[in-house]
Amino acid sequence: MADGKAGGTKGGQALLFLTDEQLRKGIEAMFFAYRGFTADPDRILEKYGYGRAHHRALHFIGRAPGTNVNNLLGILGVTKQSLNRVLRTLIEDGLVESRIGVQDKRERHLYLSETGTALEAELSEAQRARMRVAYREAGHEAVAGFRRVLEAMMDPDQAAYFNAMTNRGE
Amino acid sequence: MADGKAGGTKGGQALLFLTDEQLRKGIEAMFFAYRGFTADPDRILEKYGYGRAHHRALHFIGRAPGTNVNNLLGILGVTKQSLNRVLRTLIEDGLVESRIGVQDKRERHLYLSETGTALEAELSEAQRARMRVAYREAGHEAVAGFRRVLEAMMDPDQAAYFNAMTNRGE
DNA sequence: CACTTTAAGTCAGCCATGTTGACATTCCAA
DNA sequence: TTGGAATGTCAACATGGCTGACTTAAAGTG
Repeated sequence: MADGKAGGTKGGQALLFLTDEQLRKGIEAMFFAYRGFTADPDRILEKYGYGRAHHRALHFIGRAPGTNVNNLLGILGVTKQSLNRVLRTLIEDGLVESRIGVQDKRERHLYLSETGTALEAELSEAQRARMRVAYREAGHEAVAGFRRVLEAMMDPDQAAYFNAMTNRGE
Repeated sequence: MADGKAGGTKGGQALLFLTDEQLRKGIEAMFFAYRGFTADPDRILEKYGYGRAHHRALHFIGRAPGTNVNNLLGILGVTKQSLNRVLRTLIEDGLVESRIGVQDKRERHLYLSETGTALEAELSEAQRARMRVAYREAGHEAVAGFRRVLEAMMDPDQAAYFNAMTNRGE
């Protein structure tokens, strides 16, 4: 492990010899890329006085309309107090609607309002635009590889949420 | 842009048709993967009472020993006040050494001490281990694609730092 | 030499977002 | 009917961003 080399096989793939240096470059690539990844939404959010936490909530509510708070907590991996603070401002500002559950009245089902949908779309389009450019520059096969590595990097329970995410369209 | 499809060519690659849904999955993959990416170091840092900001400083000082504060500010993209707070504790705790420049005595050159090197190694190994597993699971070609997409996702000035990073070993 | 600029550090204060812990309310389900 | 789950809320605190103002020392420049 400490000798700077590692080999392995999987599914008939050729042996992979990875130096610590190659791994480090991957780590740094993640660091710098994630900054680029969040830069555009951050600029938009600033205009409205929101932060990344608001973006995440808007994204996943938009993604799974009618989701309840507990489910959102699992996806976002924060405490309910943290999420609640964000959710409260979004509801107060009329971006998110919280509807009491029909079957289970303890649950609140979350939906984006018209303005919430609009902001989510603005944020999402900015982020998709960057992703689109990166995908085009990198090419078709690179995209598949990108996704495979990212999935393998997730914690298993996180990956479960990821795969449970609406798979329509793919 | 809003019709959910986008095509493009680059360097003789086949046309890429990307639905908004595919782009969204990429966005979510980044979100979940980055969480996995930081999870192991975060657990280690907690033991020592440090945060992610300390990790980043340790990483890049270890990466470019003798770097000065200004350079580090550019890499990390934070204010000097933010960096200074982190750096001060690392110096007080004896993990980082700050040496006055020889040619330019205004500059401070930063080095990891023995204990600093040890902690950096512990953090780095944890992160490399996850990267190694992900790389092996995804396979050789996936790794190349992963790196290509990440590079294309960076802001240009960030990419410059990334490429200027010591390229030894690759 | 005098002046300006640069590198670094510091202080004070603000904000966003994470955490714990304690507690109230509602209400399903055994 | 009672226990526990889901939700919401309050208080308090930590981390790590930020701005603005200011100092010190050294380097560069007319």
